[in-house]
Amino acid sequence: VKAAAAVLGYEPDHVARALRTRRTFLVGVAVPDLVNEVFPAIVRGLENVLGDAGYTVILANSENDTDRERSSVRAMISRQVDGLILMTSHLRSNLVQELAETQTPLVLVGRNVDRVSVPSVASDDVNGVTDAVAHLAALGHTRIAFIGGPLDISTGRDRYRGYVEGLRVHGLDSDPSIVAFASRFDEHAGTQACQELLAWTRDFTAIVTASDTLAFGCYTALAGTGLSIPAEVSMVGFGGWPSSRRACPPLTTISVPHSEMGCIGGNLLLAQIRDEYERPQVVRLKGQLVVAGSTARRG
Amino acid sequence: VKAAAAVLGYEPDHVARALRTRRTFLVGVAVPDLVNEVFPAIVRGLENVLGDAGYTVILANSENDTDRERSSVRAMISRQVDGLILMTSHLRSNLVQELAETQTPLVLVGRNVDRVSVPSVASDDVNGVTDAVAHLAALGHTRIAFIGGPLDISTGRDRYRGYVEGLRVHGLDSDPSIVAFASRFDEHAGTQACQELLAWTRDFTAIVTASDTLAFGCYTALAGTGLSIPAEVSMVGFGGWPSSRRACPPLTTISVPHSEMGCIGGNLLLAQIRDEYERPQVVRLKGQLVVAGSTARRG
DNA sequence: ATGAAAGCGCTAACAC
DNA sequence: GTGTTAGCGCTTTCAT
Repeated sequence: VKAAAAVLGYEPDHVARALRTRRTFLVGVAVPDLVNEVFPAIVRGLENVLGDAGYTVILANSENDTDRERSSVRAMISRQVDGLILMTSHLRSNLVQELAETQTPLVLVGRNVDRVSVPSVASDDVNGVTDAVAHLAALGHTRIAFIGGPLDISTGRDRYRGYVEGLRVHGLDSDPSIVAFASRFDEHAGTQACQELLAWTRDFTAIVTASDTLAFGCYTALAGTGLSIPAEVSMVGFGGWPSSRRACPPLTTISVPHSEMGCIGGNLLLAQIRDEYERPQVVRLKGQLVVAGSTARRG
Repeated sequence: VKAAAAVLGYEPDHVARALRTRRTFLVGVAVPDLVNEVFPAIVRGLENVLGDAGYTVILANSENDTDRERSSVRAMISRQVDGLILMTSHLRSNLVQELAETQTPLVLVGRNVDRVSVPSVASDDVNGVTDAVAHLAALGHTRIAFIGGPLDISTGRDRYRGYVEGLRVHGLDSDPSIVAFASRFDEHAGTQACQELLAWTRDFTAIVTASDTLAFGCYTALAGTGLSIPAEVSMVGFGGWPSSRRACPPLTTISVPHSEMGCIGGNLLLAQIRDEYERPQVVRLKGQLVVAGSTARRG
């Protein structure tokens, strides 16, 4: 019998098996913006780990839209995914809360939420930005501006907290007139926020940003006013993607191990699926300061 | 009854439906290298179109490995996907040939194959590179080098053909000593190929490359020998991703509409699935020359 | 029209 | 051990 099966190239039907066993070996992955370099790097790590364990990844790109996020997740659940990875969550996400009440295995990657405790892996945002501020302080900067991301996302809030903490540690005044927030983590929003900042004051010698994309946006805004980097303004980003190295000037940044983040996220989900309970695990990955040409000693 | 269903938030089970109807509304997408900026942009377009039509995307990253490609596709087929999108195919891919013999709807995106006719959408590689050569010729360059990609992939072969054709059109000699090929479409391989080229000769004033990644690799190699861009060497890339604009100097390149490519690919697959036969459609998207700081008049 | 029944391909439970 | 059977939740067919 087996010989005949082998000859005919028989392969079991996943669909029928799934109907019977109630396990699809499908994992849903929701991403806010696939074109943002961060996410492909994470997805790659996830896909490796989950793929090796026999799981297949279903991908949904929410385009930073909460409604799309919700409908994608619904669709995934009606597809009976064995687990979910969310990289889209807002701090007060109702969706995450609802999912946590279900028994669906769930892991947050890259972002956390308030109120409800869910296994997650993300960068150590607070300390990363504190390190960025420390680097600038060591170079003699005292008027350090901040371009932040949305405060309703953990990466936005915690990186802002890191900035505030960094100022405090170095005894620098915190001045709301040199802080601006971008509405999204993309280049265009970064340019807008930086233009806003420049319209208020130019009384700063350095800018810390909540992401490399925002920093690139600042590059554009600064070029528009003729301010040169790093001679007049030093810049530090957050993320450390390949393109930050290629930028003009290369961007000093806090480098985050995105691929590792994906691997860990995948493993956390596998643990969840396999019912290895314990309390929900929360992993924070330390970023590393990579000094490049965008920061200089205060002139 | 309906009212009760609505109250209980009933949603039909995709798995059972799929078993009964033999349609999963799942589409498999195979990508060679998710971290290469090109592919996320295409996947985004695909996901939009297919998602709107009720299909869910299964993603597999082959990491440029033929065996992985094959096993991913097998896995997708045993998952009963309704169609496949391959961005991984080699010119003489046995896999594509086998799939074409099956009745599985199949569309190639970004790359074509020889021998077998399958619906596909890709950039117009030959004419794109011909345009790149024309731009350099118009700037007075006569010794134009070429850094190519793998010749067993359509994008590698056709962009090389475009180079040869461009030289011919402008009456320039083709000289094998100013042509080198990278083993993969990534930055590191580009650096290696360019170093090889530089070891042979420096008798050229411009380089055309088969992709932006390869061009960035050349940036590194040229910096290593102290040659400046564009004063001593002009550079043209192919692809036109966001990071080429940010590079140092910004890269003159042939910009390809990747998002549109994804949309068209998705629509081609939907047509296939819906059995709108006709002969296999092959779409070529014209690229557009975007002139930036990496090209200058011959010194 | 509305309702009952068969069956998609597999696995788990049970009988032998 | 090995063989048989029931049934996962849906759709489609057939009978009312």
